[in-house]
Amino acid sequence: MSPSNRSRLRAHPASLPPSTSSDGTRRRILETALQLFASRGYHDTSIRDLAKVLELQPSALYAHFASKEHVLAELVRIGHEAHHEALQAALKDAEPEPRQQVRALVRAHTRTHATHPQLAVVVNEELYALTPELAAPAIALRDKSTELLAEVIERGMAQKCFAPPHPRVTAAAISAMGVRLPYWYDQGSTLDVDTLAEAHAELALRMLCGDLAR
Amino acid sequence: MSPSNRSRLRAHPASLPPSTSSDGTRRRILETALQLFASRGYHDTSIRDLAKVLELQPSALYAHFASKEHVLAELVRIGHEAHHEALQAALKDAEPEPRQQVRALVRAHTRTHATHPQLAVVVNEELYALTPELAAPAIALRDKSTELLAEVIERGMAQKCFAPPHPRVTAAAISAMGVRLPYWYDQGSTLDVDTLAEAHAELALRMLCGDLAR
DNA sequence: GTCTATATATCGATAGAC
DNA sequence: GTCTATCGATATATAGAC
Repeated sequence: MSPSNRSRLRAHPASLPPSTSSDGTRRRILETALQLFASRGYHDTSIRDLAKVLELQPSALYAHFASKEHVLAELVRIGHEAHHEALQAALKDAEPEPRQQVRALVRAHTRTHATHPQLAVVVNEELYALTPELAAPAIALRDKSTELLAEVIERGMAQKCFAPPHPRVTAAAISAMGVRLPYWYDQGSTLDVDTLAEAHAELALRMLCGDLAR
Repeated sequence: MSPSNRSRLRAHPASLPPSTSSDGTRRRILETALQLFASRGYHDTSIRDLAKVLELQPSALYAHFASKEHVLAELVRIGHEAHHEALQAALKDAEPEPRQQVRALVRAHTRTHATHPQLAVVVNEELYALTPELAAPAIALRDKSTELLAEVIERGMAQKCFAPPHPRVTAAAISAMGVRLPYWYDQGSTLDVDTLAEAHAELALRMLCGDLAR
């Protein structure tokens, strides 16, 4: 571990999404790894660091995961699945009208990143540390999530309710609002998650609709 | 170095900003470190990896930098200074009217991230790897750059030409468009930097002005 | 300023007892 | 499933010749 005491994230207890099925020691390993990988990075966190926080011997971890990389892979899988399922559920519950669908997608995207910032950071910054084989399922899910937004934008443009300056650039800008959240947003501040999600939804619609009446 | 062949960035020759004063072997070290730190990460790049690409012995690097961390610190310094100077120059050349100032800031922010994607990634993802002492100057510059945008937004709101849903959230959203660029934008694609910068400027104004006439 | 050689520490992972 | 003990590889950095 490096001598730096700086952390990548404002420290919070690391939380896995409710859908996470692991329990017992396996779950403790995932939660602790999430905390350490988010704050120090995967390559700067050793098996010994993990074991020390868990009050286990390093060798005990290998009864639960085949390797350090497999711990990261599981976190990456959990994060991508929770995110994608949140987007799908939001779309399903929203009215079919494009503006309502964008609102629903952006709110879900923002809520995911605001309520699980450590998982968001690990998923986004450490994916490249996985071998292509272990990263592939996550990349596939990511592409599907990207496509959900792209399709809604296209439909809105066809219906003349969206007129973004550049569809792909605008989609990236909408996604970026959420992805950057963990680096500045402080849970428990005066700005609550609902207000934040609503502000992002409004910003997304301003980007897409521009001068068009809303 | 990890067994993964994945890279964090679409590979391009790493370029330092024109202002970089180093030359000779010192500059070659910085350019090579920039390439490796951006694609593999600081903690996954060893002194031996660096030396191998440079066709030098590992010990030769210590005639130019006191440590691996000092190489990163110099890259982080270069990146933050180039970025901040670009923002200041843009503001200086722009008309004082808030909308024109935002246009100028966003264009400069986007151009910096689009033309030096490796430097942007290293500056943003590896700053935490520095000891607080070495990171402090960069953090101070970052705060000043953030303040440049915040001030223009405040002035625009006072003049009733900006009405963002939430000033701090909107400033973060505007910044995020640029910061996320290196992860998807491909230099040399059909989307040129000027078009991209203009699209981002337009998106920023849509976020800030909303229904107000432009 | 680059080399050869190496000091010293830590890494991920395994063997085998219980 | 956790322990003790350790293997073999690799890490950053230094010493001293040229």
